[in-house]
Amino acid sequence: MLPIQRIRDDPDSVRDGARRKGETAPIDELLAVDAEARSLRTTVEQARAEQRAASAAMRGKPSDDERAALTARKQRIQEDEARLAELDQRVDALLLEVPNPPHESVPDGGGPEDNVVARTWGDAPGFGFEPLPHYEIGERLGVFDFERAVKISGSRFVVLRGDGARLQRALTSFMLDVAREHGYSEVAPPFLVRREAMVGTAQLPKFEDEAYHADDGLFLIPTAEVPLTNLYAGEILDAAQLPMAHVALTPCWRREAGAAGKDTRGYIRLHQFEKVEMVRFTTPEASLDELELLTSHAEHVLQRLGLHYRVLLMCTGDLGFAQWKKYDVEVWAPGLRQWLEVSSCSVFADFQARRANIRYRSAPGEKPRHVHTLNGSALGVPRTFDALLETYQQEDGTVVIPEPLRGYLGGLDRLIAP
RNA sequence: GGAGCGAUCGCCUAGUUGGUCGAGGGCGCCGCACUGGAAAUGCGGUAUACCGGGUAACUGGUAUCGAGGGUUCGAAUCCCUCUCGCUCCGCCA
Repeated sequence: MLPIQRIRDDPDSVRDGARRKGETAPIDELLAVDAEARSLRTTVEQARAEQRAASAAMRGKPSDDERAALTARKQRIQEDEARLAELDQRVDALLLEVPNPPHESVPDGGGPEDNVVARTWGDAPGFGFEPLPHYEIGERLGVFDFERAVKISGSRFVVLRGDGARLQRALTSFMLDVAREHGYSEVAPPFLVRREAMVGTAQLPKFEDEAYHADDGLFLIPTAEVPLTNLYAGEILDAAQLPMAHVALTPCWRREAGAAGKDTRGYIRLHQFEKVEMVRFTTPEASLDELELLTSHAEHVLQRLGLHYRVLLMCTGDLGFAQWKKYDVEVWAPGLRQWLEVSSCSVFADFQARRANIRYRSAPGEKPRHVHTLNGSALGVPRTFDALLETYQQEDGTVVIPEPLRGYLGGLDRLIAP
């Protein structure tokens, strides 16, 4: 959320920020309601001051006629207060719907075609045969069981089996360990969160239909970003603690995955998937550099696994509602012959920190300031899994397991059909 | 799920016959004094948000004692609802 002061002072830049993202911001309505609230606030506060003074003056000696006058004014004040409360609520609600304007270093653009390739790592693997897509490899190896997943849960779910299930577990352990090497402290958070937590990271109120929720009002997390970022909601951190870095492995639940109608085949777009997520809390001065660092941490996982990838600087049109600047990391899937997004590394400036009220004190006695928040996947598990199968597939149908994962699998070096 | 107790300023805590309470004390923190320096001690300061005035230091006002609502001229103090925490019981992995 943006400070109302900024919208009052410079509504054009905020409007323009929304436009560059291809979104709209209710700026005019916001300013109108705000102006009305402000003038009414002056009236109410003045009336209240008078009422308090009069009330204090007659302390202890209540006289009936005086009291009648005060009672009458009380009525009027209460009516104005009610209206003011309503206006304030509308201002707050509108503020939550104003998107974060992009950082100036973000290229303008309307969609994927305008994203800029920042760098590419490694080379596409070559094959002496026709490489297969992961779902064919996996089905032959008994790794995926899509049919039974449908029976249990419907479409957009998958069952992993045997060494496939083990490989995924190995992969997630490996990812967590790499993050730990980079200084992230591991967290095992709740997977169900309150509404306020979802508002804090800006999944709500705008994207309510994309989330699963339980009948007691809790939401299933769409990403570990939600519990991790909200870990320090309402708190004032010490400058000495910053930057703070956490990582978590969680399942992620997303409703929208089914609606898009694309990537219907394979282990790519599911209602439930696992993801290792990194979150960083930093000072405003450091946050842009921290985005580079965070992104490098995501890349590192792919480098260690020897997977070909590229990093995209996302254009304004591909930025999310809350994002200030974002890199996507895409891994090459040689069987599918396409790039798969496995990480999205974003910096939010103080947009989330304002919503969740996360602050820090730069020195004792200083006023608290909002932190900057960042997050990025390291990595999304299914697509990394896919790239692994496709990259390391052999002509005989087996899949060689890359060296760094073997230790997690009791030395297993190859997936073989049972 | 049942019963009881509780939620006050960064932390601990005083305050519950309604007014002198935005709120006292201790700790912590900041400044000053003392010191060669430090400790100890002494003195002073030390919440946040919003509205208005001022280039600014600052200043006038309002709100905030878990959250929301009510009673009252006036509520940290009374009433209602909710949330959270603790203790005991039940249930359960």
